[in-house]
Amino acid sequence: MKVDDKKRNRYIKDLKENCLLKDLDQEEINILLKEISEESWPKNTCLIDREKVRRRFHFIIEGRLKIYKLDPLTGREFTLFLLSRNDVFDVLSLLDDYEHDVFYESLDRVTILTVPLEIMRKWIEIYPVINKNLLPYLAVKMRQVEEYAAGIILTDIPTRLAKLILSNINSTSHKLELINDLSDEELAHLIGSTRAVVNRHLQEFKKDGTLNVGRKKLEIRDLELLLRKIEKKE
Amino acid sequence: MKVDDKKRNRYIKDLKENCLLKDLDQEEINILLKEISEESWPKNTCLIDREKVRRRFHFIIEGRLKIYKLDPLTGREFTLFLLSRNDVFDVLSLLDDYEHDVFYESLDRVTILTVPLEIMRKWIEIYPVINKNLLPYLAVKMRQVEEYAAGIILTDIPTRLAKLILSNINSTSHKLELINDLSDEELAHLIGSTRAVVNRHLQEFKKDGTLNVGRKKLEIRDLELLLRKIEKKE
DNA sequence: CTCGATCTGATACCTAAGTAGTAGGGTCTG
DNA sequence: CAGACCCTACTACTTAGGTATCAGATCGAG
Repeated sequence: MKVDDKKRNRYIKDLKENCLLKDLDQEEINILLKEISEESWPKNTCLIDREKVRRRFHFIIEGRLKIYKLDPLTGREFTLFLLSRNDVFDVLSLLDDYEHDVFYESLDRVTILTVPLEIMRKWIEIYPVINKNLLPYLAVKMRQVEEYAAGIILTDIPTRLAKLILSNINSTSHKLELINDLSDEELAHLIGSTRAVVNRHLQEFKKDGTLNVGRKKLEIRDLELLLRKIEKKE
Repeated sequence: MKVDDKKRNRYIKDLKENCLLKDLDQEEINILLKEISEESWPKNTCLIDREKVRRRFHFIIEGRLKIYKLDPLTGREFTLFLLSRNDVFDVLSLLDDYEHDVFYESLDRVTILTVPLEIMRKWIEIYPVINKNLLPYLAVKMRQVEEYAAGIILTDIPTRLAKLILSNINSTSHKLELINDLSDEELAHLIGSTRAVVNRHLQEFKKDGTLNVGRKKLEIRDLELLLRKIEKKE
């Protein structure tokens, strides 16, 4: 087996798992593959090159990438989406031609498969399965942002922090994942707060035995306690 | 012309203007009309009957309707979308089968045309034009919620209030519309704040000559001033 | 016209969260 | 292993926004 064939098989596997493409059959995937190319970005790279995001559509194969808003005045930042394997971006660029006023930054080394936007749009028309996946995908994202906004207004920071942690527990391993190795700052961005405040509350969670907190290391120590923190607010 | 024909023609006109159906031709509209029925809700009616919203899809013909989140504990409320003529709801019910955790309430007497959800979903498949309108429509809503969340985190209340007002100026008449007759409470819900706080800032806007404020009456007095309020924060 | 409901305008108070600053580990790199 | 840099932990301070309450308007139903 040639190296190229090996790669090709990896790509096929990757695409078949992707949230939008998963229901395509082998034949169709093969066709798509012709237009797709691989790309990698190093850790903590900010994609200032907006053009690239506007003109191509990306499937994430590996690594985490955040989509965030930035207040140019205060420099304050907050994360809208934390994307990882099998996710895509930027879905908004598929839907219309207006600018999406956000930034993109890799949190790990990120590997993606990428295709020209126009082609992806055409695929959606040609293969109804993609459109069928697209709609519920949009629903998920929509709900997510709605909950986000609701949380900010209705919920205090300790609760939001607890919810963030709870929603990132792997259902099989019961371990914290995806956010367990982030700095306090990144955690803050995920709940719309600031480094200092998040740390303040993490200290409390640590003191009362809910969490183990280390340098870029979060661990749940007492799940019951954590659950109680959000329940008593509900 | 019979009364029924008159109504029928009104419906046709209504549907042809609707954000999702606008690009259908006469023939197609006629087909759709067979499945559609009219309904009216009085002012300030809360649609607690979630079933109805989950099983039918609605086109707004007249009146304003808000989609809002509610914190059952504090009773605090905040408006996600303020819908009016030519808008639809609930678009999320089209996309998947999960519950949409929101409430609906009419702000005026609201008239809608309504169709079973299943049929609307089928139409989207049958008439590609609808799907073509649906995607950019979703983009608009998505951006709106994203901006909403961003605003809450990054922007103080006077600025959000000013932005709310600015974004509701009719482009031709230059008059405030859609929110000009709301109570302070409803305004508060629209920016994720509370009655008292909104009033506090409205008083200032009034004092410095930006607005005329009356009982359920908002008027812009000095547009320049209003603009400056959001610019200096940007 | 009157009564009750609703909305406004104003006061005073409280608190969570943002800000600033600082000291001390850790980690990485040359 | 030295220095730079990044993270964390903690303290002290400020403040915008939420809460509570009340009195006076305004409205509308009967």
